[in-house]
Amino acid sequence: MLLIDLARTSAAVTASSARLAKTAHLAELLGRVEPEEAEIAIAYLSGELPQRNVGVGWTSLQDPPEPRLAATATLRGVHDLLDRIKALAGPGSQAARRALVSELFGALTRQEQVFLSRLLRGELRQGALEGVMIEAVAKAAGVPAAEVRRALTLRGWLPAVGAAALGGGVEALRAFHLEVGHPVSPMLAQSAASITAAFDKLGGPVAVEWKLDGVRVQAHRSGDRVTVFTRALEDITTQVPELVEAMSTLPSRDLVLDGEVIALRADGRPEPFQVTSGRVSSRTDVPRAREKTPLSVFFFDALRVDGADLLDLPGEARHAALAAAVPPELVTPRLVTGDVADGEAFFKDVIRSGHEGVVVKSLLTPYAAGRRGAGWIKVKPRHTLDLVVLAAEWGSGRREGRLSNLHLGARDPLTGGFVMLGKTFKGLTDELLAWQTERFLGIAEGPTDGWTVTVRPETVVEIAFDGVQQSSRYPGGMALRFARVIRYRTDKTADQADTVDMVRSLML
DNA sequence: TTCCGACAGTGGGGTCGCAAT
DNA sequence: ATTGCGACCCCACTATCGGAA
Repeated sequence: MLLIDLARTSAAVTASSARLAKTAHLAELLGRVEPEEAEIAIAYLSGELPQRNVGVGWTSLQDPPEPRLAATATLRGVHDLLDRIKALAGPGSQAARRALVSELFGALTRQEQVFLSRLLRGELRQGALEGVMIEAVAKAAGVPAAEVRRALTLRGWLPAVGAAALGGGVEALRAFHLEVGHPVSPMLAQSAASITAAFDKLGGPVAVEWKLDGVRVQAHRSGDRVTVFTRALEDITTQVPELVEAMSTLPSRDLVLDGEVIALRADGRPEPFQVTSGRVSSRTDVPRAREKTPLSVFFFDALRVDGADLLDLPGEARHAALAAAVPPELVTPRLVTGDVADGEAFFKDVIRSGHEGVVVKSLLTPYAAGRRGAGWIKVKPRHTLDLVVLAAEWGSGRREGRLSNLHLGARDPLTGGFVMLGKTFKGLTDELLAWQTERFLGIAEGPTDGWTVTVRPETVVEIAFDGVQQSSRYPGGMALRFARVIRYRTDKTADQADTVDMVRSLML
């Protein structure tokens, strides 16, 4: 199959807004792809690469060579060239990579260049990724979508699952099983604003668990072999020896557990996320990193214990298996209750002990990848500040032509100026985007680089955020974590905005 | 007919490793 | 030694479609 076939299908998918029509376009293409190229086609049309990454990003794709007029590139040919690009390493590799990227793009038509460039940047923008592709695979293979989803949970990689479905139908999908050493798609949580809201969504007794601000881990053990994966299913086994040792000392030799690793201080309180993240990312001198920043692990779910697959069991049954397989100090603290007041009290305790929040879990739902089922709901406290907009950046995609990303500043009583604390584009409705575009163009003042519009600092906006973190990027040495817009405070002037001292007191 | 679950899109800050400067 | 890039960790929120109620 030719790359142009995919580029054309992608264009058709982009052009139709209805998801059923997108599905139909994708399924039509899957109906005529050769089995050997099915995996590549499914990956590309759901915004993925079979290589996962190839070391080519936004900057490397700035100046593509002149396009060809005739489309001749095959899927296999493009795939193989990307393999070669990924394999490059060592001195001179960046020049070699540039040369190969140039060779690759020089053999493509304009339409193919656009498609591949978007794919490599991770911005397909066709309104269809994995979720729509699941439906398309089901349609093309003539199998129920639920079978595809089930296999995807177990295999964690849709291109492989899709190719199997196209080749062997339901039978091939049913052949996917939990395999120790091969990661499963992790179950994710929705969020709620309060404990009450979370209880209301689930109904009946629930489990309320600590939510630790660390890194999600899925730990596998088969005999003496332990493997650890992140939420995105990256293998980080060599970076977390503490977890490998913990798994190795457990009595069960056949295990798949779900949990979180986190760096704790000597007094048991959590280090900032930055510390845990840095530790988990360290690969060059793990023993030294470990000595300086030891990791603790807390498990909260069991997917397999002693040869028994538990994914389809209710949450409580899985937790019982976990509690039987793991010593209590390795189990995430939790409370099972039907009483909202008990849940609230537990939540307050967790926050007091310095942790991020809680996850409220149904006792009944099976382990399912993605957000389906809504069996897990996270609740975190929320801070707010009234800050001043210092500048705004032009948006892209569906926000093209609108001022979108806001630069936020706190008042500095000493200088009478403002100290930038970060940016946000979140929480804005279409109506608000239109309003702020007009407003900020009206008060634009100072340097403008075609990307950022500096404005007179006189617009106050209420911002919600999760916390204040240390920053080397901003002049105040701090930045807001997960900042989002609540509303504009048109009733306030800039001299009524919150101060840097208030922000500093939150960092502690 | 209305409601709501699932998705895709739009980007945020921080860290590490690597190659180039 | 420093800088730039890519990849990945954490992520919130709105608009939209289409099936569920």
